[in-house]
Amino acid sequence: MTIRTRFAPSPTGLLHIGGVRTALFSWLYARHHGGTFILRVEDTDRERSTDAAVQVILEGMEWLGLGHDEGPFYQTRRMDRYREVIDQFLREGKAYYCYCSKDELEVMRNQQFAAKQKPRYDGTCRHRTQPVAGVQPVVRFKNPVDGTVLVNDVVHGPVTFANTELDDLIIARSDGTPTYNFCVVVDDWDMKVTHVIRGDDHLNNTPRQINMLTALGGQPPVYAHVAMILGADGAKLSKRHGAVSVLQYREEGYLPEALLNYLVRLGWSHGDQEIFSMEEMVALFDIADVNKSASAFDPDKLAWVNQQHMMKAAPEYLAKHLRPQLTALGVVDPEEGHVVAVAKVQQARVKTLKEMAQVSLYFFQDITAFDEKAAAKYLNAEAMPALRALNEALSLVVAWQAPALHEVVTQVATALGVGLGKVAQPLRVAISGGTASPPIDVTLEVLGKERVLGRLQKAIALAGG
RNA sequence: GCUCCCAUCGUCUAGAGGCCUAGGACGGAGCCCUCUCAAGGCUUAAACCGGGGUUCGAAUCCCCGUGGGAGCGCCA
Repeated sequence: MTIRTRFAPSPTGLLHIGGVRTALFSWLYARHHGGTFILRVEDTDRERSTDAAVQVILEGMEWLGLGHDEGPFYQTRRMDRYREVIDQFLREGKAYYCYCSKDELEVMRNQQFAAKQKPRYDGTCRHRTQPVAGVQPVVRFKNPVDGTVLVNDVVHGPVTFANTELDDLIIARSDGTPTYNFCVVVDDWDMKVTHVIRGDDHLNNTPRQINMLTALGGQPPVYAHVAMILGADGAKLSKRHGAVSVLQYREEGYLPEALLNYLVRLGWSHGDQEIFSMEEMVALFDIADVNKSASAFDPDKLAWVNQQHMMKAAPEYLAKHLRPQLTALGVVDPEEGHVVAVAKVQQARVKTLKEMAQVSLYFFQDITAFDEKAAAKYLNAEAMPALRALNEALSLVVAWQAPALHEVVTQVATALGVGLGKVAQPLRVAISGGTASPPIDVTLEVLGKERVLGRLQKAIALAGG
């Protein structure tokens, strides 16, 4: 049997990291087994679904590299099929029209709640034979009244529900449109989904879905209900801590595989390993190893994981992702080789690509202002001899390479009888505008002779020379 | 309220009865390295929710609490 999994987000809100992790688990499981991964957009709620949300799903999945083999399917384009099954249920006596008004249902619910009972539809219309004039009925599924439903869940183990806890749920609204719990069942059955991996907020819906599936003549798939992701404060994920569009992470400079690596470790582990390539994730992941409890989103760890991936990445690859970050900061059309060189010298010094762009600006554009404290401390009378000597010595360098440049700087320090720091630090401020940069020799090399000398002279002028 | 789910350092987790004086990682503290910033190395503080069982032995199994979460919609 080939494994078929699906990711079925609803475009009523933006795709966030909780959804992404579910998608990742489904995708990994399918890939691990050489199966099929299906993307399906659950847009039956016309009122609340938005094109923008659909766009985020498509673009997000694309950015993350979680490619689907089938789809994307849209439930709104499958209405005829749902209608067909509803009619079939009606014909076979597995569903019935219900004429109860929303007000009546509301009263019923309130009474049951007041009586400390679970609110359930009481089945009033189950045996009704005549339509009620002037009422557009809904269609309800006839849920079994006794017995139990066993949900065999690979992460939770067996979970049993009593049918007496369930009621006859609405599968078609009075306007004829089908509802979620029903559509999922038809879709998963039609699409031959073998493993349903989804959030554990669906665990309670599962028994009624199994009942409908059984009525359809189907066999339940394997279920895997994964716990939700909490915010950093342990509270439910909200806009404040991470329920933002997944594309936000792209903007903030995270590598897709790093985000995925962080997310896969929420609920899953492989010994003490923290950093996984996509290939390793595919090779090692198993849904059965996912644990049951909810986990909190930790931005600090995400940042660390991102840095680990950046350190391992090829500079050329980093450059590709760095470019848009530079553009966002106003750098116009930088030369490719230069971007690669910058990515290479910065890749271990920052947590995100956005940060990389921010701290690398001096490689791409003129220094508009020196860091005030740095200039006061390093570009002063005391530094003048070093700056002058540097200007002179560097102007004579022909082979502008880090080793030679390192030689020059150390020689200047020796000649002046001071430590390397006394020379390198003023130079650093002069050419970068601040006190932090890659090692001085590589900074010099990447910057290029012309820019270095120009900046050095400006700094000497500023220092009052 | 009813039903279902969950429970190891602040956080992510290892742990499937003895290997646990509970391991790793992020974050924190300190030290080393060092031209700055990082990276890296070393050290350190920090947890089995509580109570009962079962067992020679329980973080691991069972029960009861407690705490958190979800569902109970003509939402998905």
